[in-house]
Amino acid sequence: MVRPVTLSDVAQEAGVSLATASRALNGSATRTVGPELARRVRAAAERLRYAPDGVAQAMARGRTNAIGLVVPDVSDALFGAITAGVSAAADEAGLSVTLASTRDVPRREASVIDALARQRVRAMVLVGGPTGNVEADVAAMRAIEAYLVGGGSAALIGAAMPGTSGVDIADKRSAAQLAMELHALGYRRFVALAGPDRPGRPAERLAGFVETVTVLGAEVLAVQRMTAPTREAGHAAMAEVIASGVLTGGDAGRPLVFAVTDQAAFGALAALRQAGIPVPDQVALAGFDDSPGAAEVTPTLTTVRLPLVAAGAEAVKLALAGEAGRTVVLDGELVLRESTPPLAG
Amino acid sequence: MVRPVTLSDVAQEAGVSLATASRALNGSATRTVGPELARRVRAAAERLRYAPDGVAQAMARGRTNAIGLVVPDVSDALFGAITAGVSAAADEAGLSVTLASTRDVPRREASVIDALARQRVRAMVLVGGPTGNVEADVAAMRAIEAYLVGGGSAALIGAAMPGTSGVDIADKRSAAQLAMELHALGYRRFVALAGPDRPGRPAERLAGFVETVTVLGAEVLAVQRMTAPTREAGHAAMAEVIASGVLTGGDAGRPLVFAVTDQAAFGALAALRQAGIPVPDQVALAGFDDSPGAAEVTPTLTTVRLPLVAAGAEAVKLALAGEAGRTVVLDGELVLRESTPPLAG
DNA sequence: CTGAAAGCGCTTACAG
DNA sequence: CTGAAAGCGCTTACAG
Repeated sequence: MVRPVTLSDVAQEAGVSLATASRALNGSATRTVGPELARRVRAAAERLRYAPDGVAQAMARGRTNAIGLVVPDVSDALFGAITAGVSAAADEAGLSVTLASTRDVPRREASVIDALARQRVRAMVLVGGPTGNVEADVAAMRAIEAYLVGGGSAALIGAAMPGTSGVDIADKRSAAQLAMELHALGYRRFVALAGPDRPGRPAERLAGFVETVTVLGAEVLAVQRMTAPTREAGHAAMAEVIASGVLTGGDAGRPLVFAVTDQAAFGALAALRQAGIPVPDQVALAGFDDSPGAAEVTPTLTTVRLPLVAAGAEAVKLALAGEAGRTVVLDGELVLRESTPPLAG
Repeated sequence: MVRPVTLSDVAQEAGVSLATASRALNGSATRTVGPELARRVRAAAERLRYAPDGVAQAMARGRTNAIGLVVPDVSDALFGAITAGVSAAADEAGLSVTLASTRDVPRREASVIDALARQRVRAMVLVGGPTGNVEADVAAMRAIEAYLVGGGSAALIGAAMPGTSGVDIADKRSAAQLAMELHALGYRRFVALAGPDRPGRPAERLAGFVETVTVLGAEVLAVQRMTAPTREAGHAAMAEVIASGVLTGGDAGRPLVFAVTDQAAFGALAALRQAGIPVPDQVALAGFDDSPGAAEVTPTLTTVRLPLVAAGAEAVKLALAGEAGRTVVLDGELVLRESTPPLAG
């Protein structure tokens, strides 16, 4: 444990002033250093293995090179992908990322934002909209506002707020695209496994899918609500649909079940299997999210991949640009797999 | 955008000196402030909405409150779980985490470590051992050493290095445990889908499994090498095993295929299905990792869950403790699922 | 218990 | 082009 070498050491070693050493090493737009001195300084720095102190630089410059990222849970695959995008964009911009996880505790959100603000991060990327806990959400909004007022800038992913920009994923349009594609594959009879009847991504997906299917003149056999878009609920919902008999009634071609999340689709798949209904031979199945596992189940699951990495990267750019009020909307990407084979014409 | 309020503002507002304001707000072990003044300072801080500048504090104190985390790829589920553990442990200790991803580029490792060192992170947690790129690995080692010499402390996950502590996962022992459990379930004939013949986790798992099975007096029908422990290689390896006929020869009970990774097991499952061999009715199957998807496939996959979150948390503690030369070894956790039902008898 | 002052390691107007 | 000096916002010996 030795005393780290400072810029003063370098200046002394090179026989120049502190100012010249600083300018030679870390540049300056306005000032330039004579080639001979510059060379001497660089040589001295090399000899001494000088590395600038980032904290001191931040202090002197009045700004850090960090961007703050707030996620509800890093270990979730969705947020992991977003984090990857943020990380890539950040270090392309020469910035580091300070990660803060609320660990799905709404009350932590405001304090986490405050902490990032105190650390003077240059910009913030916030993932995940309102938690539903009004008190916590208001506190979070206040914290963001305080940060913005203090000169910070923020971008939100999957939410919106005045004074910020954001990126969002086009759930509805992507679901509509999925519906069109499935129609083109020959499917004409659909069942939807829907989320609870309230606003949110699942609702958007349902709307995009059902509206499109209807416009195309296909038939919606049933819309079965789930209490939550989980595997268990998907299983239960599918079981109810099977029991209702709507799947077996028709003669107008193979029905297709659209679940608003892959998790629900996994549950539905299990229910179908337990009922002895072969997928996709008798009933086809599609999900949404491209969760890990969608490529592993049998049959592999047709779904919509969310452009999460791109969303993270885009959010960094928006936050850095600092202009408020812009929202970038990204489309999902269709992933056609075995669970929805083309129907013979 | 207003000028942020500083401690001087608070001191002035409270009518005390800078020093007193500092001591009243951010405490001091040695100094104590009169209750009346302390109250006045706190009131002033509240009124002005003062929040200390973290950068300035770090500068003055000579150390930051950040811990640096280096991972090969944040979006990978394994590293996501580790990151979650690190994050939780960090903010339990009142520290923030600065995330750096090498994005699987070996050459980036050293530069990422240097960057973290320049930012004066208090401790570093490094995930992932040697990349195989000797030059890059040496550079990374040098960077870590430089950081340590400068007073930093680091903990490694899944690797070891003098001057650091680390946490490791007991692949071999966990695989042995898995073998014992499967034996207890009644399995006596095993096939292993092994990784390439070189040191590493897959090799440890193979060794633990095969040695235990052998000691228990069970039969190893075949050890099939894969070029890499991937889904594709697992598929190919399984196909070869099927073609070899070892699975069908016996009459001494149902064979069980152990793949050294879940990914390989997924591939094997597909190959078995294509060959018309029902799993688990005719052949049982087990993997390792508890990858996302292991709970989604049919049948759900028996595997070993890695204590990744715990590993991340443990690493933070080790790094903070600062004593070098300790390695904490964590066992995996058996996850018995449908692919390995107990055998009657 | 309280305060004036130095200092953390840089950057950057301000003068030469 | 180069340098002496102030300043970034705190903390903390050092004196009262």
